[in-house]
Amino acid sequence: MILVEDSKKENLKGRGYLLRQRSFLKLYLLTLVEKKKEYGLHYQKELIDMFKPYGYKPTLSEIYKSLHELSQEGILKRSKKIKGDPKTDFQELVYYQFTESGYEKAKLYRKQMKVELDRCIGMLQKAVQDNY
Amino acid sequence: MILVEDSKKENLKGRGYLLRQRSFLKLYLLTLVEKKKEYGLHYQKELIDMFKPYGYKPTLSEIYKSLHELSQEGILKRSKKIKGDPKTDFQELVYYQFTESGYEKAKLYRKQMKVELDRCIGMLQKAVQDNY
DNA sequence: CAATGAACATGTTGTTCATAA
DNA sequence: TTATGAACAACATGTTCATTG
Repeated sequence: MILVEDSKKENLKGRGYLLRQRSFLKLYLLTLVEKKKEYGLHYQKELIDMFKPYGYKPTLSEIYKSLHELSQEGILKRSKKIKGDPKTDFQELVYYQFTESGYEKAKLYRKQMKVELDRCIGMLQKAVQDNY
Repeated sequence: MILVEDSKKENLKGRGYLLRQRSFLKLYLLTLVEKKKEYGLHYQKELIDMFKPYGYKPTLSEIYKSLHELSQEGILKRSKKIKGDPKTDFQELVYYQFTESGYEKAKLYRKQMKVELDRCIGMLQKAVQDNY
């Protein structure tokens, strides 16, 4: 019980400095999966595109690890399917979607992440005020 | 030449995600040293106090490493002195202050850090917009 | 005990490799 | 080549230890 609580806090806050990349990606992936059931590589391309103005290019490995974590936490579930026309294309991809209980869990995660995001924005804005 | 440029960019941006803690601390330490010549442990206490509302507690080891880096980069210089009354107190502390060329270098560093801070704030605000 | 700094250990992220279709 | 995932390497940060006065 206590361990679960602690690990969750750790997951979000880390060491008290800024948000870890993994948490950041998990938040985005929840939103993207909710919007459209897709597969790992697709989400990476989408995210790189979204963050082009910021020069942030999440690696494929981080995307996969994030999706795997969300699956292990019972928020997302996987389903393997063929991408295009099954007659010409045989590549089996791993699509992600919410589990039944996933929505509730995701809602909680989002809520906690909002607090974290606000905290981080606050810290960075403070840094601008303090140093400029 | 190229190596210097590269290492500086790396120093600031890291991997394209958020600002590394070390860079964040170095920026603050430049400001604190400029305000008052002090020693490592003092700066740690000061920073922990400043960030109390955000729950961020930089470790002593990170403070020292940051100060050492700023010294190696020729921005700060060290001077050993006794803290209180030399008759009763013999603890030798390491105080930091700017070198002659340090001000110019610091100005450049700050300038680059401002860009980085704005980028990070932008990314986090985008995350709020995109996910909430 | 306060202060410094190095050594060591862990955590986090990135790169490379193996496999499959 | 696209896609997945594991193994491995590198980097960033935190904890512990030694030393000094």
